[in-house]
Amino acid sequence: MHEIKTRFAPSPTGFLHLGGLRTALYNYLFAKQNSGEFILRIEDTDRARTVDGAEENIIETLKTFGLYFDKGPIRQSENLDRYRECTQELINKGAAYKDGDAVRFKMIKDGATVFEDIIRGEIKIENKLQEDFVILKSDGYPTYNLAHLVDDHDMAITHVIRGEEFISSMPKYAALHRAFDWEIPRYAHLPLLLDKNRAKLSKREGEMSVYDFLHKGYLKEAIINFVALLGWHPSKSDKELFSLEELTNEFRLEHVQKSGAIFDMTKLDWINREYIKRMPVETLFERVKEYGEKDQSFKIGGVEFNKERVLKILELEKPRLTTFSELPKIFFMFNVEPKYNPELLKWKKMTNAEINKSLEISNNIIESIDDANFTKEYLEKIFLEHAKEFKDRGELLWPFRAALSGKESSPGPFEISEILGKEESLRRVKKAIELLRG
RNA sequence: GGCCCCAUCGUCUAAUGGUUAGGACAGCGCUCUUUCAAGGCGUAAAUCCGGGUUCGAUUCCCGGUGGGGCCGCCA
Repeated sequence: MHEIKTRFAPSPTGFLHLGGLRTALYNYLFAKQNSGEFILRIEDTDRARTVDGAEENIIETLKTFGLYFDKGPIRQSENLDRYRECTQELINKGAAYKDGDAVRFKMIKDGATVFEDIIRGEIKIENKLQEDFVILKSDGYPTYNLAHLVDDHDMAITHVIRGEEFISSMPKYAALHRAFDWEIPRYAHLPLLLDKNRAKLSKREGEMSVYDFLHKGYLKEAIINFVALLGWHPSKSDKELFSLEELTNEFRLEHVQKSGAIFDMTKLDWINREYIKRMPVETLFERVKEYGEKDQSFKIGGVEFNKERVLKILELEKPRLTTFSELPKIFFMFNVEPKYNPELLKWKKMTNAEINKSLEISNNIIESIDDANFTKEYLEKIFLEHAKEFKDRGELLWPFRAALSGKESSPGPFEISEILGKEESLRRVKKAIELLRG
């Protein structure tokens, strides 16, 4: 039995998008779980549509996700002689003919093409529907129809896993294989990824590239996990979180869904949150640092954070963090004295006098604690003791928290206070008292 | 228009002749609580329609309908 070989063969006409990543992933998984080979081939035969930087982006993105290819990148533009040779062979055999400066393949219109798709089963298409098609363009470059097939043959690709938009062209590929007298590979046509309007995702209409998702602060683990689930799910399990390694073991090409999938951003958000929650803060810190170095907005506020402080903030914000792009705002809160409407300081129906008294008490408590004891545990202990003097804890704690954060919602006051430190906490409480006096 | 593919909660999906049609996200409610999250508990929500086949259809067949794809010297 020969080794299984798959390939991912994008055209460098734009940055890699989610659909492409999924195709690459499925090809990778299928090859790896069968101890086979995964090849990257760049189909750059359309000179007009080739985009600068696209190839680099595709390669970099695959590597980011750990989808290492065993061979490649192999560029079709560097293999032109071979396509011309094959074209000539077909002309010699009478299977192709010149049409101006181009060459067309002569489609045999009899009968039907029947093939067994790994995902969809038997598919039958009448050959008479196909026209003679161009295999070599007038600029001397081959078309996709010829080039991909020649390469798949030369590279001994055993399984072609690609989008379903190629199904209707299968008679062309079957006829070409017959003309060359080549063995036809196995095919698996993947369902399309749809946008919210149920239309095929296209990179043309400003569709988000994988790079954009990374840039928005989604974790690569979450993205790949999410994309894997768009069209596949284990049949006897409710498991939803998979590492690449687990996917390699559990993925089944035959179980891939036949219908197109619309991707739901809120599910991606959830997966990302799950990964953040499970990540040790030390790791999270490293990842945030890596991300922050690429994102200028992290510099807002201009304060150098020491590791210990950032670690505390991350620990605190983990449960409510969806993507890293939210971090600058969060850091900003700890960084810069907040501006807010004094109304914010009001808990339920407190009067200004009551709020003022509450803040004065907070002020005094903080002053009474020395730097060495300025921890959230100790703060909580002392504050809760004083809170007993109020008819509702909130009367002490809400104004305090609002003064510290300047926000409607935030983590608890003790945690914030510990991170801010005694001096800054005091400053913010005093500021609130002033603000209240108007 | 022709051909091809597809059809389970709003979304991603499980169940391949026998289940109260399962899970997850989102929604909603309750709980916890100093706010927002997180957590816990709970709730609503689907087999596109019509015919067959069968003792029995989400599942098999046929026909509709709906959605998508292809019909390029794009891939």
